[in-house]
Amino acid sequence: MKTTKRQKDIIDASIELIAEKGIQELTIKNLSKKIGIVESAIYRHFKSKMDILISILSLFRESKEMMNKELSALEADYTEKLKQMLQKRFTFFSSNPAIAAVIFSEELFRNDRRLSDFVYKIMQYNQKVIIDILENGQQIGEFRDDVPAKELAFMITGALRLVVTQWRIADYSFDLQEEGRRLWKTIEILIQK
Amino acid sequence: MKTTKRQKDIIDASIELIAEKGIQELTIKNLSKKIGIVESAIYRHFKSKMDILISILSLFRESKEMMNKELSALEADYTEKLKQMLQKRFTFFSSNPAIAAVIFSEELFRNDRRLSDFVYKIMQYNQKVIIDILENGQQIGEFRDDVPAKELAFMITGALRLVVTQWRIADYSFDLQEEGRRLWKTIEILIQK
DNA sequence: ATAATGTGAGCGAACATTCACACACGTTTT
DNA sequence: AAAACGTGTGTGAATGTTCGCTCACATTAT
Repeated sequence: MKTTKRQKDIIDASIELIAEKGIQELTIKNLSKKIGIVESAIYRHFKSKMDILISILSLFRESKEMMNKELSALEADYTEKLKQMLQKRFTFFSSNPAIAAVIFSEELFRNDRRLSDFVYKIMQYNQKVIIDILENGQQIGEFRDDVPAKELAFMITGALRLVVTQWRIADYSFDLQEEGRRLWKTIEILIQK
Repeated sequence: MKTTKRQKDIIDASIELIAEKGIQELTIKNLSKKIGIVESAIYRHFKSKMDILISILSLFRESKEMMNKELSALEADYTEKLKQMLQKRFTFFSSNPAIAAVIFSEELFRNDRRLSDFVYKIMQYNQKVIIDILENGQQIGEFRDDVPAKELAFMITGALRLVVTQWRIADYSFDLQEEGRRLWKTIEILIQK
């Protein structure tokens, strides 16, 4: 079930649409207009609109998994690992703003279990990765252990989400990576023993 | 322009609808069904659906302002002020889950400037209040000042939002206030000098 | 009697989706 | 080589649904 060229076109166009004007602009009509075919032709390549969204999310999950493989192969201390991870995520969102729009709109998916499960799982997974790094770092005495890793992770993930969200609301008007670097500086200090 | 009894009914019903099944369920049809009148009757009391949403947000803003008046009247150190503030917000969301659904769905309002501005301003205001407390506390040496207040605020607000969001996604299945208390314990330790 | 409120029918737009049909190919059959 | 056929892709019209909203008319409250 590999994706055909046309399917890739559709996914790309979808991502562009979402990045430009938000997920609400992703309609079959807009999509077909953007590609230059008629609405019904979309259905030659995807069973439903939801399938398109799922494909986008899968794409994200894949790149997420790759990110994490690189991360665990990394020979470095946990501080460095955490830093790399956050940096990678900021870089990713920076060049894929549409994904952020999809990932962070849980509310829109409330009526569709398939989608909301998908989003929720990605969210849980991300958090778990951070918690693991933190706990490992705590155990070997690299991070402070007077606060639970779970709450720390909440603050880190929460801050990341908030920064990205504001970046989108502000129409990408500031440098997300730069803001990410600033955030990291603070996190780094806070988690130190 | 005070709100009539019927207007209050409508707002209450809206909030209930949103709390139950998310903002997507807030339609004029569902609303009228819930109240027990016919769809068109809604328009005797509100000019448009957007006006209903604006009213809900106004309600939130008012209670927010009241919260803050209480807070600044409080004779206490900044740690206590911050604690009170977070606690109040968790308590508020705990008994008004619908507001969280509205406040945290920026994506849905992207195509409506009136609404998105409203939400954005509330968000900015909240953040400013926290930053102020943090900065004041830093100046008198109550909080650590080796990290910028802005980034700290990002982490605090972000964590709050994330916890509330997960609580909603998980269908209110855990005790939000309890989780809030846990989060505070961590924040308190982190900001200490 | 007047104003406030409710009713029921309906409008226009947006939306995802379906369907019968057409055309361009490459492959297979005669 | 010509005819038949399958497959992938696109077209245009149509369907069914939902939505916010309007309007002429009726009922109720003051």
